Amino acid sequence: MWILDTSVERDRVALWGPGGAVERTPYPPSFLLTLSDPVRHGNLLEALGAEYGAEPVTVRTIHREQPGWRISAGGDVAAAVLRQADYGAQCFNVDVRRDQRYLAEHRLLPCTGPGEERFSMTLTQDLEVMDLALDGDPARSDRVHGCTVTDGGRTRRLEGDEPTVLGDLFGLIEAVDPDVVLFPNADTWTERLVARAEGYGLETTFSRTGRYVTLGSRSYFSYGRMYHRPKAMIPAGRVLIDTEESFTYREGGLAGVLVAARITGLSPNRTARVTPGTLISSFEVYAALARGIAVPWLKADAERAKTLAALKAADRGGMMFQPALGVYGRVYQVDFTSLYPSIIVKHNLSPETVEHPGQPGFLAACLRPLLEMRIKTKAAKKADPGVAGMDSVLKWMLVTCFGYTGYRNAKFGRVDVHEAITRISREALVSSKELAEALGFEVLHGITDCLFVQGDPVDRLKAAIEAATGYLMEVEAFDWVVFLPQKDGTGAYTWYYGRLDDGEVKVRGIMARRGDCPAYVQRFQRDALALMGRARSVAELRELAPEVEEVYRRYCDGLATAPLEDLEVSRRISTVDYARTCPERGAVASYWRAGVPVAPGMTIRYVVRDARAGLADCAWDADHADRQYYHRILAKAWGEVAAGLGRPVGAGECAPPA
DNA sequence: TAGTTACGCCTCGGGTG
DNA sequence: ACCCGAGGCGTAA
Repeated sequence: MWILDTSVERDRVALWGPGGAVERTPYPPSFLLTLSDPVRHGNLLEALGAEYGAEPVTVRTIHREQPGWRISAGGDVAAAVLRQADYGAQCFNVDVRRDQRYLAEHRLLPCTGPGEERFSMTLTQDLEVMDLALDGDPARSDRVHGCTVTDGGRTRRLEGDEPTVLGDLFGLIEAVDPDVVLFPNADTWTERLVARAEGYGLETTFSRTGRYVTLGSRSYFSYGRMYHRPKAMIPAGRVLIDTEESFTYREGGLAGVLVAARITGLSPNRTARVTPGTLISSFEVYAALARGIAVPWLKADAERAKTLAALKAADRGGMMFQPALGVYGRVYQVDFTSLYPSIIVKHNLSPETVEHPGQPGFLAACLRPLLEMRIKTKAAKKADPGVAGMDSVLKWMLVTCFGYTGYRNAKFGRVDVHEAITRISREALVSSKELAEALGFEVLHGITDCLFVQGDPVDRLKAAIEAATGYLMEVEAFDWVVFLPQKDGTGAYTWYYGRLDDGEVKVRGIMARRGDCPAYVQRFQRDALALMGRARSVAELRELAPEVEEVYRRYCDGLATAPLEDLEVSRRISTVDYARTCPERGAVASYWRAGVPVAPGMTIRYVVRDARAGLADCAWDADHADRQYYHRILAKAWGEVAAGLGRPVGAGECAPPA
């Protein structure tokens, strides 16, 4: 059966096919246990055996094989065992999704048909897909009065009072019986729709069983930053994707979600609701389970004791060369392709090979096919745009897999591996720079895995670096590129833009790239850069200066009457309890007044009413804007543009609105 | 259920002159 | 009036 969805129902795992076909198999929870001193813990073992069943087995980890037991119980018992054994015990396969484990142990994969491989990029199964959009703002709890439903090329409007619309909608879903529902803000809406429907005596039909698994909303802190995951209700048997919130969907579309589910072994419903970090982690977990390797729980070897000084000295990040600021004609950017994962594979890096370099490394072995698949999708997407989504998801998984090796809770991570990767990458970048200079190229800039160079022929440089390092490269050619200055007047590491030889203007770091930049300012900068993109040389760029300046003047004049929705700022907040006056504080207060709950890590949308006083209104209630505040942002965006026109600082400046 | 480091800007508000 | 640390948030890779 082509597996569309998987779910766990008490002691069973359910596998769902398209059209609602379902197979249920008993698969009660169990975990593996090893004891450092079985004699000392004889009583514990006896009690476990009597209560749940303890079957002697060999437990294989990436490090070793050792005798252990399979305990037929769940995570609560595992936690109790660890407490009682005074941490002389180790448990495995505890926090692994039971449906994923079932699939791995039976060599099954979601979204995969007969003859299709785990790393195949084709999707053969036809799925019934429904697009659903509800009228109104999900953040507010207004009644639902209408929605638009599209399926099989047919679009319908459902309208009326709430019971009518919901009754029609759930009836329609039942009648059409789609395999996939694409629904913007689904996870915000669903909880409320389920509650309302219940009040009207209606059955919700998102789930093919009528039941949902609820993921609670959470705020969590990770390395200096708050994150927030909204509450979600996951249906069974049908894939419901929140097209607004889902990272995997936004990056990869439906094809990206389905292929990511295939290679991670997670159900598409989960795949659509997790971060790329969880995707790569799940990918590794599936690979381990499929090889019969036990997945550690509460692992102890992530970080060996180290002095702070030693940590500081060893755990450095990527290499950066500070760029010479200014405008340059004919520049090549040469990038290593998936450098960090390539290093892992080439150097056989893995937690267990740090001490035993000779043996095959688990991490390297399980990443190799993923890396090979990425090389294929990257090549294929040019001819087949349908592959672009898959390629994007793979790219993110590979980017994230490096960070994951240094993550303290990673199942197959280890700080030494993290350090080895960054050390090798720094060596690769430095030696590439030296090689480029030896070949007569001028190196303008370098960041982690890429160099900006001037000189010719670049193909010769590419071939030389590839031969010397063993890592593949890609080249982009800029007709001109601008490295922007930072406050102190030196070159900024991560702010640049330029025109590629295909006419596209590539932009990094500047206002137009920032998620918190108001649409009005973003549009100004994009308009200006699009205009500059017509220039094929630095000289032509200079000639465009008056025209570009005119664009800025137009946007300055227009600011006084710009619609408020174009002035919306959207930012992720780290707290709801601010120590200082700032717009975020005002925005949180206005959300509170509107009765919309906010939590740390959430992204909020607001219009600044009075920056100095720290006043801001939630986006949908705003009726006034601090135009001077927005002028400052616009002027900053202009400064970035003007730097590319060779304008002196402050040139072409417009007066702020009164 | 949870990737990392390097690096920057803007603003507030207390300290100093 | 000015300096400067800290708070808060963002980007690139």
